[in-house]
Amino acid sequence: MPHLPHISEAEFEVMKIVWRLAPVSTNEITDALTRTTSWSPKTIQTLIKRLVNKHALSYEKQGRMFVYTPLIKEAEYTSQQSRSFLKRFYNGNITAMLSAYMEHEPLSETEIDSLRSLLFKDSEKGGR
Amino acid sequence: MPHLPHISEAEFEVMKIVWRLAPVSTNEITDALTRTTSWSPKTIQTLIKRLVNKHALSYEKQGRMFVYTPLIKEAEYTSQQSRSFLKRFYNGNITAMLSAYMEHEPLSETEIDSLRSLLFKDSEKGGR
DNA sequence: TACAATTGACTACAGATGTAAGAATAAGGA
DNA sequence: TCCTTATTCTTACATCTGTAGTCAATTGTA
Repeated sequence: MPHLPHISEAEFEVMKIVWRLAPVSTNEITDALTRTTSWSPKTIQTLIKRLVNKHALSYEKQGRMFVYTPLIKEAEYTSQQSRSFLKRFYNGNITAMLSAYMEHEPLSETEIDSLRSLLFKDSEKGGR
Repeated sequence: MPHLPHISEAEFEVMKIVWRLAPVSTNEITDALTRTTSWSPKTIQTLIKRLVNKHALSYEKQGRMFVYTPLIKEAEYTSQQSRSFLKRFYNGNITAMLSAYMEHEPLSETEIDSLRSLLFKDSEKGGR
């Protein structure tokens, strides 16, 4: 696969909306984001445009307006970001991250349970 | 505490050296980084300067040269970055991150073991 | 003491990013 | 058909980042 484009923080907020609502029009994106951010519609418009230029979004003319669809998968992007984050901050070691995290804010019972079941499931089916 | 300054990716590489070697001179930083990166000493010098401006590093004149010390703690910075990363990509839910991670690359036995012991330790001392 | 070399200060510059305003265009209504 | 208005396209601009080069000062050396 071609390497994913670099998406800035603000652009990423747009991507999240598109992933959730695609195919989605400019207006719908704008509405969603003006509710959660303080950006002007013009700003949002610019972000969308830049994402199109980066080939992160594609669009289709639908009458007078555009309807956008993501060109990159959320899971793929997230996973790539996670790996790069882990590498930078924890030497690629997710155990180290969890351990540091727990020192700061201990996990709830629910979280511990779901983590345990993750681990057991994995080892039972012979994880490695 | 005052909120931590924003540190760019390249600047962060400098911080990692300083955290490891502080108090450390410009030359030592430069040596360390020319071994692991392709940056010119001038570039490294600029990054150091910017970190000083951002109050991420302080320095002391030692004869003709400068010796740097971090003004922010590595653990604190890392933990802040982790929280912000988790929030952006996993809604703050570290369990979700681990789960997604495992789907992509399963953990080694060693990792599973150390995670389990983390979890048990936590629940035994009455984690909440 | 004058000079070369070391080290820090200042300047540079293109591309990315946050944040938008103004110009152009097309479509639907009068 | 012409105009108003919704929507897109173009332009703007300050700041941050990556990536250095040049100028200036200080210091050890000849």
